[in-house]
Amino acid sequence: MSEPKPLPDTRERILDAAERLFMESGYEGTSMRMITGEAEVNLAAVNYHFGSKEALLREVFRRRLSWLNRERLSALNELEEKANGEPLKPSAILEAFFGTLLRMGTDEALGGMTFLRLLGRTLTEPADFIRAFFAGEYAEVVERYKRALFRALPEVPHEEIIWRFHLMLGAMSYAIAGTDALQIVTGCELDMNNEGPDAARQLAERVMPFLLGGLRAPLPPFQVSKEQQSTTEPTKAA
Amino acid sequence: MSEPKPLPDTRERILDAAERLFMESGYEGTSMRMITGEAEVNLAAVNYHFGSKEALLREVFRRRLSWLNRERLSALNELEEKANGEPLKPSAILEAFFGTLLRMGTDEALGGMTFLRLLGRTLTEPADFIRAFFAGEYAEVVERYKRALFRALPEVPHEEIIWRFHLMLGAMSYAIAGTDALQIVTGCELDMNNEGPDAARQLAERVMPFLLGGLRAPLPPFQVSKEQQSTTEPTKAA
DNA sequence: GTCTATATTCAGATAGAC
DNA sequence: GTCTATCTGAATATAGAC
Repeated sequence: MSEPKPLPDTRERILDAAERLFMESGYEGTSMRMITGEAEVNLAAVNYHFGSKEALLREVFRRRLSWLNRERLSALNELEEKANGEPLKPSAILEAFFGTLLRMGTDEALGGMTFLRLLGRTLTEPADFIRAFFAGEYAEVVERYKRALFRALPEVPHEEIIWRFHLMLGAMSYAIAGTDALQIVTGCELDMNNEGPDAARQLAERVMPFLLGGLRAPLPPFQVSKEQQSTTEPTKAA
Repeated sequence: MSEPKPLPDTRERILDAAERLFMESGYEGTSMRMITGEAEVNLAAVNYHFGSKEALLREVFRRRLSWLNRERLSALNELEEKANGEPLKPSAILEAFFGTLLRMGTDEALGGMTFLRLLGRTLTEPADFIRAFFAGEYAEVVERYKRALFRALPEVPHEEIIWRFHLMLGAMSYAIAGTDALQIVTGCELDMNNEGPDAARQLAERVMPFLLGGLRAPLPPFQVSKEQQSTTEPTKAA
């Protein structure tokens, strides 16, 4: 992590190969032999460098998520400093949270679209250790953004905001994971045949308006507590 | 399939156990021995009745999806008959497509929440044969609903509609799959600790407004072709 | 750090008696 | 249709030479 090695050494090659193969075949569907074969290293090297397949998966994500978490927190900090104690605009919060994520897709040094898709897919892996790992990795950042959304949408019940946060995460995950998965289901190719940075930019332009529209949708009628809420007027929010 | 057996026989017990275990642990994470153990049948029974583990998975889904496909088509047919050639309202289309799905969650005979969650999770499984299977199962219904959405939103480019269809599927999949998965990520329990029909009803009330809000969100500016589109006014649609 | 060789476990599938 | 017993292959992991 802090050693001054400049070369694409064994350790790094294993991480790169694992990242790509976990993305393509999932955790259970990828064997150590596939990984060491693609990385052109010896089978025993994985256990020597990482200890186990589980630990390898964790390291694949830690390598990328440490940057993402740091960046998401600093983007939010910056917004809040500029706001001088005022609530933030929901669109700015989404831009900070999801825009930061999508920027990873445009930068190969941060994992590019490969990592973006891996992340989208792995969030639905049922293995217990994976869910526990993500819970720990996401906890702080999600808590901060949740609080920002509570303040930004004071008239919306907290539970509803959490639900919509879930739904936005789900839509985004599918968008980034599904470049071929869901396109098969819907039988359409769209225009995302490219792997590079363009894919991530198109993604942002397509997805962000959808998320914002969902977040600001009118509340279901049974939710209204104090005053009657119109069902055609979105909850006001910039 | 058409034999008049009234009993919960071996075949059915296997399907029920596989449905629950595939939901809980995923396809690769579930072994035949786990399935036959839970179903309390002999290990060899699976291959006798279904031929292979892959064929078992397909049968688990065919048992439920044949109903879902039929129901979705007839709901759409009914709407179009009543509309007399006029375009449908987007909300009615979503209600037919996703409402039909969510109704499965309220009826244990149709699989209940167990099948709903299984479906949400399996759509992201990377195995090739699973993706190919879903492509075939969904093709006709998705094509029909896509056309209905094209007619319902004539001013929106087809490509954009397909994208938003994707995003709605993604959000819905997470919503139904994530009763414990994503709740761990966000660290919130919500109120979906119940397994029964109530969960599906709550789901509908929470998710449908979100989906509709996303579907009708303003188009990204670069999309506008003929006249300038306001960025704060949703594309008009009932 | 890297390799060969291997230990151990568990997977899906099947043969053949009943 | 159901069972026992087993085949065959592949998985993760490790011991120990270099």
